[in-house]
Amino acid sequence: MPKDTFFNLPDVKSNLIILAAVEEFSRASFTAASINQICRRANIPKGSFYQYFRDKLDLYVYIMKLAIEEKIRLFSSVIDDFSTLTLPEQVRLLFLKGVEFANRHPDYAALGEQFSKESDESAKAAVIKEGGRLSESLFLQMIDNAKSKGEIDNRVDSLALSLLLKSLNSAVNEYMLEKFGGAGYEENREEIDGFVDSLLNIVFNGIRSGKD
Amino acid sequence: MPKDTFFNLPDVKSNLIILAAVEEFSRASFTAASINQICRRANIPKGSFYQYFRDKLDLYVYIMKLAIEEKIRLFSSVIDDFSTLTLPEQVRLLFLKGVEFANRHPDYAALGEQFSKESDESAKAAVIKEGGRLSESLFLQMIDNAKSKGEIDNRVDSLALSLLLKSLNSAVNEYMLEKFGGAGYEENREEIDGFVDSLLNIVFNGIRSGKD
DNA sequence: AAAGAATATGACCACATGGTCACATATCGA
DNA sequence: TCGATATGTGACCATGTGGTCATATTCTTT
Repeated sequence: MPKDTFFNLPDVKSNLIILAAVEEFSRASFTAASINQICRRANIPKGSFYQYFRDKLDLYVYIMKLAIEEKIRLFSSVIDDFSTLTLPEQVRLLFLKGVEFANRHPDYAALGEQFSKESDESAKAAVIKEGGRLSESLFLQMIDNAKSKGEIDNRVDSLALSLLLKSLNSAVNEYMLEKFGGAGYEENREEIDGFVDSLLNIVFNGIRSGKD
Repeated sequence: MPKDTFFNLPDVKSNLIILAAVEEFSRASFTAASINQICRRANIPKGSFYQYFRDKLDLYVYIMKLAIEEKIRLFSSVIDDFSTLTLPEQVRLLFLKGVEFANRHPDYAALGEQFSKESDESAKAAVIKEGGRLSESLFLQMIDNAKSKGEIDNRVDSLALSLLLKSLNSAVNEYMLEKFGGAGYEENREEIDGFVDSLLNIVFNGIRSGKD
């Protein structure tokens, strides 16, 4: 957690620091990201930085937590409705919300993309501990829930399916980021929806217990 | 390409350098990987290193090329039989060969894993240019081929499916690496086969033109 | 106005980085 | 044996890193 000094800062200043940090941690891994760079971008001296944060990890975890909280905020409204939906509908919603998140907060999405590639184990652990797996076990829960409701075949390997959905989800995000990179979500909503649907169609048209 | 000096080295020495480099580039990104570390591990002075390689990128590209060539070597035998197989069989073979590769060359596999996370664009481009996309467009070709043979429904989005297979492939590798990490391929062959099959079962039981 | 606490600041530290270069040592052909 | 050519080698360079700290400034309280 940042020191009190940081929270006493005027919002304009602290926001600038946050922005600079988000940009830097989106650009590079935890190790490769540079405090000097962040200070330069936020227009604060190095001495001040260490007045606000204990060390690099302190800042890193804080920034990640902000992004995670934002994502949870956007997703929570959707998850409330989950109980009334079938698994394919749930997954579809999750995917689309993911795309929406990436377009509403491209900076945070890039941050998440970078985090998924992070190789500094201790930094990763610190972030996860501080609040986020979110989608880690979510898919598994959804799948088992769907099984117990008889929505999908019991013989389907839950772990395999959840792994599939997880990797697919990140693939979709990566694809969207590459194709529309930051802008054009509203304009291309139809195309995006169609793409997601065609993906899910492949996956789900074989695992329903019932036939078409 | 390494300088002549490198190729004139006795095999024991050059192999030691290669080994040290593979280890270092598996551990860290291109930027984070350290020449000093490699020299230390290979027991050669820094001056000698630059007698062998133009710079860091030169070594990086060379090491990656070695791994790619090894992978191609293992895969090429399989690809020859492709024309006689259906798409699911092809994909299954590809997945299993991938797992086999990871177990025969865990060092190279780790290298590939690291490369897929590489964020230095110019380093990435240099590697790709020097010889490898391999599986980049392979899936797309296989899919279109299967379509023209009427194996899968023409309405299936080729790009979506190839994306799915690609991300699935990396998910399998990641999962295997995590679960059996380096050893135990032969002992767990049944379990691995079963896992791959259950994944592919999910995907393919919905995209065949014919019904069960 | 004075005293005391909270902040701001940049020079500085030890260390690591990729890369160079002058010089030492082998190797080889004549 | 001598000269030339190819190799080996580590001190050195400029630059960057995360982090510290003594000092200066500002704010708050009396």
